[in-house]
Amino acid sequence: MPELPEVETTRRGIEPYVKEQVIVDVEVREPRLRWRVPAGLAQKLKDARVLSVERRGKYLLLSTSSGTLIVHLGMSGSLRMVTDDIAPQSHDHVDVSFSNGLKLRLRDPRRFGSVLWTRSDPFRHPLLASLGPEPLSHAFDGNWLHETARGRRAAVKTLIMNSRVVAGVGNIYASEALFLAGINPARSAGRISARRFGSLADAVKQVLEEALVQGGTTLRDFVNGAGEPGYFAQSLRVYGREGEACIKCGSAVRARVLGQRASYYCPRCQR
DNA sequence: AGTGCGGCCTGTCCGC
DNA sequence: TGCGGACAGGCCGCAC
Repeated sequence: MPELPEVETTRRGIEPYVKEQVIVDVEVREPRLRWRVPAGLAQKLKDARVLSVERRGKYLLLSTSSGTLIVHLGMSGSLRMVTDDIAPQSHDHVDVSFSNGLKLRLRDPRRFGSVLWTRSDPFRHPLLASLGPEPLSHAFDGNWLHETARGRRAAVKTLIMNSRVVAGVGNIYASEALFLAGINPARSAGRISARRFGSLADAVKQVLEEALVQGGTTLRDFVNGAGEPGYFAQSLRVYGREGEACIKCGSAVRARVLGQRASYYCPRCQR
């Protein structure tokens, strides 16, 4: 499911309901996620107060007075606030119950998501420590991309989907940003000028910010903390539009697989 | 070091 | 209507 805008939409949606709340219970119905959910979470988190709800790349960090819960939504995960009387359905794997009577419920049919736990600095957790800059931060710009791409022959789309290069750009927004920047997704990363990388960095930021305003993209599973879909799907310029007319030039949008992922582009506008 | 794959899962859709 | 296969918003871990 979720790329950065969806994760951030989720973060914003749940924060008001969980921040400052005290955890009264954690129920794990299915621990077999991407990594096994650590045992004894209820004991670890009982009576802990939620201090903050942050995001790093596509990871959500619930920092508490006892430690930090690190949540990743994988391909099909969603988090929502539910009241006590809403019975869990299949694929509702984890509930975190708060003293205000609400529960934070993780649903993840494909179970590519994860729920991790650390008592130390979550940003130094092995899975987070090597993440590249946040795409919406000043650290991410054309110069960073240009330097990172030096000597690399891999496709530029693969490069910007590499979380060590930039954190949180997934398959949809990579295609969208490359379209905006006019760069062919298969172009070798090391053969792109600094100037064009400047356009690409700007395009990444623009696309992510637009999607954020719309509450993210719902293709299938994604819902925000209140169970509502995002509306950016209707604004997608090339993703999923194979054979349709390019919105700029009218050429047929093409699809091809790069790095095992479907990629959409206009063969005329993107070189 | 960088690159390209296999694999982890379930659900859905398409063609036969 | 049933069935096999492809595909889906992520990304680690491994072989080369």
